[in-house]
Amino acid sequence: MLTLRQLRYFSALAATRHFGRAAGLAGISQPALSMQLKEMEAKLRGPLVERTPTGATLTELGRQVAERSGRILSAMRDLEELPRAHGAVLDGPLRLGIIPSVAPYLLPGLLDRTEKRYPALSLVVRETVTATLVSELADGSLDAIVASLPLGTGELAEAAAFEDRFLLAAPAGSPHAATTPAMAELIDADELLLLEDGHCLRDQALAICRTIDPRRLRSFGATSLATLLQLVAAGKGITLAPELALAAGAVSDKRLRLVRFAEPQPFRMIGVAWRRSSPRERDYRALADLMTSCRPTVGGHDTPLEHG
Amino acid sequence: MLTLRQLRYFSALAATRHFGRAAGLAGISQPALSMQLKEMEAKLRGPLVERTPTGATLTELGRQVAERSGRILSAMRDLEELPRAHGAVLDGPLRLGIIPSVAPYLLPGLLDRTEKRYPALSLVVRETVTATLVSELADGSLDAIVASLPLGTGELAEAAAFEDRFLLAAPAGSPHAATTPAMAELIDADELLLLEDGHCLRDQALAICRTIDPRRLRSFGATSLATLLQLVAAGKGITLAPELALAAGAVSDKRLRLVRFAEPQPFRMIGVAWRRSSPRERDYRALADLMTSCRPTVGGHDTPLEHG
DNA sequence: TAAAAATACTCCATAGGTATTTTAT
DNA sequence: ATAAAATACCTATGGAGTATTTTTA
Repeated sequence: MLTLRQLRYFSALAATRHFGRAAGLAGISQPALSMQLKEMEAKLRGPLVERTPTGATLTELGRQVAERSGRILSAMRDLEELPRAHGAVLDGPLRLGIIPSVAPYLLPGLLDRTEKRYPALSLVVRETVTATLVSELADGSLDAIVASLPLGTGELAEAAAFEDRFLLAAPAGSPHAATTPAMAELIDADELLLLEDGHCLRDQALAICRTIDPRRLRSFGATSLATLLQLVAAGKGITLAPELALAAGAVSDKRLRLVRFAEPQPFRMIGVAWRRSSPRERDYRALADLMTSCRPTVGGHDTPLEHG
Repeated sequence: MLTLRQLRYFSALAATRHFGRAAGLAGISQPALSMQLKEMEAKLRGPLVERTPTGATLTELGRQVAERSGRILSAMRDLEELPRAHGAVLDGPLRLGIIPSVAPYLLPGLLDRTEKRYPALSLVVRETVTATLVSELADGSLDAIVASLPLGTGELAEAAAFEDRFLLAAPAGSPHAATTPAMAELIDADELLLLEDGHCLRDQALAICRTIDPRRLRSFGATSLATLLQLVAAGKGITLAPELALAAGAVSDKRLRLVRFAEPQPFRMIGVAWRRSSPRERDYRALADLMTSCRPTVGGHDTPLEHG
């Protein structure tokens, strides 16, 4: 049978694509790694890597084996973490990933509360787009992630924390600023400003503006919501912004108008996701609860909201 | 780190609840197993079994570890099966589980077709209720199962094969036999006959008869659909029967009337499910396709259907 | 007192290390 | 000519077996 040792070495090789460096990463000598890989290839009846003079590249079989190896090793680490589940809630280190359109607005409040209520918790936070977070979660580099749900992969367990409504952000002078409630059908492809590709916010905005042909969009893609709102304030276009970002008080620009949509207001569901094999479900649910209670809000949920 | 060897031995112990027999199952001596278990308990910082003079019983931690161990070992076996995925479709041994309300009606046709189209396939079939099938699938005793979807567990991947509509089966003389289309609201708790607990058909029938209080049901629970229909024919009550079972021609009893419901007709989705980690997705989807094409049907789907 | 599990002790298979050769550009 | 990976060979760790002791109902 294949051994865990072989999986670990191969994971290192898949990461480095170099026998020598992989051996170093695994803490063994290069020949030892070569031998184990050779056995693995014999058992799997096919080459996992193509040997080149500069290192190695994965074969198709190799890619599949690498993916599965990662999952199995994660499940193994999760199994070893089981004793922790019998201890206190939110105790010890927890590596949390957060999407960029949530992190800056949610994190301050979240850190405040965790420090107060769970002083034993030591959060390590990483911020990137959903796709990266999901793969880092799968390979065990992260314990949990905060993102827009559902993630579409049945591999992960999820706990919803709160609905984050979208508002239309338009320059004070524009016709959009005067139309209440906002209407998605009135938005034109050439005035809509969006985050760059890969940000879920971009896809969500496009889903709301069903009438817009994505190919007709202006090529500009901002890297942060703050940038996007600055551009809107400067009269360069309009955008859909989540309430979460607006409530943080970051926006007090007189040149900006925020208009609610009619009920049912479009929203995204923000929550926590984790590997099903992780034994810390209790922790992640506690985290989601904490997020529910510390979400910054703009007045009442139904209050018409206008600046200036 | 925990080793696969330890997981295997512990799985054997969890299955047998006896050190000696577990050792036999694992093909090693009893002391060898004791030693490995001891190390495991040290690494997991807690006892996995309670030692009794007659053997061993799992602790709570032990149960959780056993479940995870099973999954990891399954994933490992699936990884080793990867080379097969690069071979022909539906080739080699395949252990298939089927629910009792489908097996007798679908299997004959399915076996015919697989023998013709995939002669290299060697099917081993097992018939039980969904819950058992799902756990046997999880621990690797089965490769795939045929059941009513969705299964509610995100752990499994699924492929739908066909809709199986429900019809009302009533004795020829009863008022129900004369009411077309059938109406779920007219069904009384004390006349409804159902399969015993554990059969998904029972739950599905109850879901359709929303107005019925399950506590008011007659305590009788049949073990097979054939029995149930015999009872109905004998005037002992009525039931909801899936079209699949009726189309097989098993029912030609003059005393039985089958009445369709109004559109949208209630139905259950029959399909195939498998461990996401299994590399034979192609096979399972081919199987689902085959099922779609070999489902026995009663005339046209919309034909009002009446016997006698 | 009997059945079950733990301990003691020995052996060997296998993974790992170092030194060296082969390979490919 | 050089960097990378494979091979050769030796060593040692740890898992397994047999024999025996301890435990508890």
